[in-house]
Amino acid sequence: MEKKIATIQDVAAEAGVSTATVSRTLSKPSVVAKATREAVLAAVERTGYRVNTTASNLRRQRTGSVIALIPNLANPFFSQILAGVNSVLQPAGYGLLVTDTQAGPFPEDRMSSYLQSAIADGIILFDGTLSPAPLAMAGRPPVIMACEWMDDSLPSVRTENARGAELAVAHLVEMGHRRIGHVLGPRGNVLSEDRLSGFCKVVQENGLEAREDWIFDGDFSMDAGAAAGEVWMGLEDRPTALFCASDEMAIGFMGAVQHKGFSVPQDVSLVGFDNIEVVGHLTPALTTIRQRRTQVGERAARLLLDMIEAGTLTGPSEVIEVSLIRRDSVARI
Amino acid sequence: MEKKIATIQDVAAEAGVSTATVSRTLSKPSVVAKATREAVLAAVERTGYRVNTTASNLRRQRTGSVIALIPNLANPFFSQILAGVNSVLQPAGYGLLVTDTQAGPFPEDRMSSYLQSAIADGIILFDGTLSPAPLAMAGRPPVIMACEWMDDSLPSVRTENARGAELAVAHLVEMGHRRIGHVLGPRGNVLSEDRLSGFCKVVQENGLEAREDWIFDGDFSMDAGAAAGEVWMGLEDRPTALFCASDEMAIGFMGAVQHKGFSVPQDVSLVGFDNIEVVGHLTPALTTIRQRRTQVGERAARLLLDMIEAGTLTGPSEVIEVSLIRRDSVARI
DNA sequence: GCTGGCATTGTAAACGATTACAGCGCTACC
DNA sequence: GGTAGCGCTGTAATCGTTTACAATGCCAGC
Repeated sequence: MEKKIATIQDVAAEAGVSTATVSRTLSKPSVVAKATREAVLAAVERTGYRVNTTASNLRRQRTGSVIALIPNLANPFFSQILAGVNSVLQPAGYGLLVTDTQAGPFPEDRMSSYLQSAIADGIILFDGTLSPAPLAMAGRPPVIMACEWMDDSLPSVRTENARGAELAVAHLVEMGHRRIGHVLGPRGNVLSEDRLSGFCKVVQENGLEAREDWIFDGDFSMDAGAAAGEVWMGLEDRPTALFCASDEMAIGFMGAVQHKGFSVPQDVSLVGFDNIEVVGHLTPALTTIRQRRTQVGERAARLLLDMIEAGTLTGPSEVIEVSLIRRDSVARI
Repeated sequence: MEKKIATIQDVAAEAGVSTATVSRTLSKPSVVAKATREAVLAAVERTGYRVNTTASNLRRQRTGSVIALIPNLANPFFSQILAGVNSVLQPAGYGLLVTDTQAGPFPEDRMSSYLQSAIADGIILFDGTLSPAPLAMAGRPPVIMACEWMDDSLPSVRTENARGAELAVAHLVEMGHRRIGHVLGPRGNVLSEDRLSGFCKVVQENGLEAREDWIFDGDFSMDAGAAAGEVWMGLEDRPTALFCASDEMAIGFMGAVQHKGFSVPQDVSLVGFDNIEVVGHLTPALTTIRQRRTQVGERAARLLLDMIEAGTLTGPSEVIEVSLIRRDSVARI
């Protein structure tokens, strides 16, 4: 019954060497003599010793973890990104801390405490609504933004949002649509703005009518999509096609109008954004813009690790490509 | 430019007191005189001091975080649970570490290293496939299982899986179905087994035919559901209703048969399990068993914190209720 | 005036690892 | 034989806190 956890002292005593030698055996085996090394390893085995990460981190002035600040943990959108992040962090020996920036009372306060208390060696920020000031100022652990970004003061990984929107709308045009509407993401969100600008660009380029009442409010959620569907059904003069700023909204929209007897794509064509897994299984399968979420996570983690290892507070940004996935939610007219 | 981060020493010097007094001011303000307290707080303010969590943790023999071991981070199923976990941990001052037990080469090895290296004060285990041995043995940080569990050696939070299945099948029976099939979760998974047993129980109780070829293999994924759909379509003699062990499989199944021109629920009725958000927006909206994932996370975190604070290695288990959500994917016959 | 006790603060030893530096024994070379 | 250099190991300082214990000053009570 070895209830007590062994420390490096115990191992040293057991092996008849100093703690320095034990430590070296574990971190730089090459510098210790073969015989000693084996003795130490045997002692480690016998005592069941594991290095105490906290102590090690304190001495080495690091924490061995990276924290991801996520606006809403419950949103499945992020789980895939996190998987990407984790797949890079894990082999590199870093832990992944996650937290919800919106949950709890004082998001801004907690933010700044994350920044300064050396709780993590780096930060991946998925929330563009947090004010950048404390981030840039603090400058302690390196920070990288992913998905959303607010200015150029921080390195970021992002997807080609405007271009995705352009691809989506261009596809609708190509299929013969001239009356095209848009379901917006949340106002003020950079993603929304970019997608909107891409939408507007193609609408203008093709000399299409840009009608106020064909732009529907939204917030990326399914419920918002459903609400937009209701509004659409109430319209006198309806667009024949819609570009939804997120797949979730497209799902909500489609559900709402189908439940009332409308048919997609005969009555209305839809294009989404994200290519979340489920949309391929809908009826009709949703045409959408693929955004490689796993890759976003991987690249963000990679770039952050580079910064951490180089000891710099800034680094390169990266843009992830998007592409159009044609399925069955767009009719040719 | 105060690039250097202030330590407690700096604050002590600045305030003209000892480090002990600074520490006390921050943790037990009541024991220090008002004047000193104010002086210290002013010094803290001026220096921008934040306590170094690593050092504090080392001294206090804790880590201030809890780790969640998740079989597949990319699975959105867990994001909602994590949100629940986080909502309890955050106010309690604990951080949430997450890791993917399946990613990377040696899951079992990494597991045991998590256990012993004092990386977290507690562990929430979402993966029932990891062998329980090292867990029970190590006994260092308390462990709680959530969702899946393997034996009674560890406390757990779980949902009424068998009962959920019973509700689902009973509902189908009530709607007049006598030819009922089942799409299985992964073999060997406790959740699958439990749901299967619930299915069998109700089938027997009602004297229904239990046909081998009406039991379809699966693994909870949409693709598996789609595959089951293909098999179902290939059958000579088809069941009129199916209980799917997960919503995702129900979605996949529904998509596959609808794409081939079958109609749900006219040609086949479906009941899922989980009540993930999207299923209410499908056409038809999916009848399913609600499993309160946020609550599972909350309760698991709560119970774990209790164990951590009590310093015990074991504690009570808990079962979360399920309920039937009637929607439109079951036809009356 | 002395003593006991209280309130407050300081001293210093932990916590468990890492690592610069010094020391030791050998070999090799001149 | 002396010394330079190498390979290996030990000593001890250090990371930044927390906290048991001791010390101090002050007041009340006798």
